[in-house]
Amino acid sequence: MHSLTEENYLKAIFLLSQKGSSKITPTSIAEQIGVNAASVVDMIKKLSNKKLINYDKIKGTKLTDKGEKIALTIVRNHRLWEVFLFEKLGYSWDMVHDIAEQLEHIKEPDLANRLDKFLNYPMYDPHGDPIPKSSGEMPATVKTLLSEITPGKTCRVFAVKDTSPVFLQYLFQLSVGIGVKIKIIDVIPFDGSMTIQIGKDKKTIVSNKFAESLLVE
Amino acid sequence: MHSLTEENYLKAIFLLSQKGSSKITPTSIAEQIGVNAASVVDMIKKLSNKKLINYDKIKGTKLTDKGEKIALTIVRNHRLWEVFLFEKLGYSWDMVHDIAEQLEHIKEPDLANRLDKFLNYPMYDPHGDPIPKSSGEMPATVKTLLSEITPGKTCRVFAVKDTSPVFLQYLFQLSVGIGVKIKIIDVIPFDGSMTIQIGKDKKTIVSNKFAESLLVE
DNA sequence: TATATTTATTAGACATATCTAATAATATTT
DNA sequence: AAATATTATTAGATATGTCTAATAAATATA
Repeated sequence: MHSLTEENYLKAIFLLSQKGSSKITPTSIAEQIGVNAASVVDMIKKLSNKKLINYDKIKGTKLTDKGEKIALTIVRNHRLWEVFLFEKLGYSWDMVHDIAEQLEHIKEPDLANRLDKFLNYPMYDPHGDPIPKSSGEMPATVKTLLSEITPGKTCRVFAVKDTSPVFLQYLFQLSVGIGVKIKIIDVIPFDGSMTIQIGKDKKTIVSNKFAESLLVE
Repeated sequence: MHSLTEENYLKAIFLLSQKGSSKITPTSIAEQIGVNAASVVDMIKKLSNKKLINYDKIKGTKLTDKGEKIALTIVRNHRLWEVFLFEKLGYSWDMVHDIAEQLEHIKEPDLANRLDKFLNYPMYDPHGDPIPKSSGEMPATVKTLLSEITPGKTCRVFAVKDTSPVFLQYLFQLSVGIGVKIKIIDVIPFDGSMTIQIGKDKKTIVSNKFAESLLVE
């Protein structure tokens, strides 16, 4: 079995490679985790022996299939717990991460799947990061928020970041669903609220909170 | 700060004293936790230095106020998480304990209170054990289940162990609430289902699952 | 290319928590 | 009370994961 610490290293390597780091070195891992590079070198040896990573001085560190599977599980746990903390317990975006750092290591094979179902199969966590499926499949990383669209432009609803009943109900009321076109008419600089056109002609004003809860493409 | 291990020792001492053990010795703690007695002796020194327990060779081990406060927090966390796992994620009684053993150590000051609110302030965990309040107050340990009452006897509803909406709705439908008198008319040995009389004259048949979800006195 | 700088690695120490085996202290029997 | 059995304690070893300081290797710069 693998320890909590090992899981954190695997997750760090995974997140660095997701970020697009060309070469994952002891130093970059040390920075990501917040430990000394000497400690990383030790752990690299250990994880290599366990066939969870491959380390090449030139190519850097890469997860093996086995290692990636574990990393995906941890990331899945993390992001599902974030959704739980945000939607069910009312924690704010900035608070959920640190608590999920702890919760992600709970060891119980079916927990993530039950949580997933309970949360109504969210695709993104409260930060808009994609939640890996139990199969390991990753939803596309589309992190454009409605709030980021320039006035005048039109976009299409891709996903909801918030799957709370109140938000879903509000969306229903506005006839906003996946695939619906939204045109940004105007943005108020003061509080980020927007005048938007939903579909062909329905015009309405929505808050910045709303605009930050919708992922668009 | 205190470590996960320290928390487990404090919890073990707390649970042993709740059980009514007259003298809490290194050996009894070792059995409770599942470690060697030599390890316990080491930890007793450590916890004594931290003023979390008092150790007297004759009187045994006792939690200080500070130690008891921590133990109560852990037990509260544990039992609230058990309710969550049972009611929200559909885990069975026998599974919730081991998962809650891990969840109880999540460090976030307000988490228990938020969970408590989310779960609708349950008084008992799925095993019928009382959940300490955030103040440290303990609901009375009344663990008599309706299913344990002998036919012919009358009892009074004390608490609901299950606070899920479906159960509460069922109770409402049957006009069963706190304080209502229930008389056991008959029990079917095959599956433990019961014929009961609710209040003055309403007779009905309830399942064993129902009878194990109601705490009575 | 030689020098300077950054990065990687090794060696040794430390903290935590555990164990086994040996010894000391209590309790329990006979 | 003496012998026996049970507990408690100490000493020393082990595993995990961290650190600092010193050295080796690689990269960048003059």
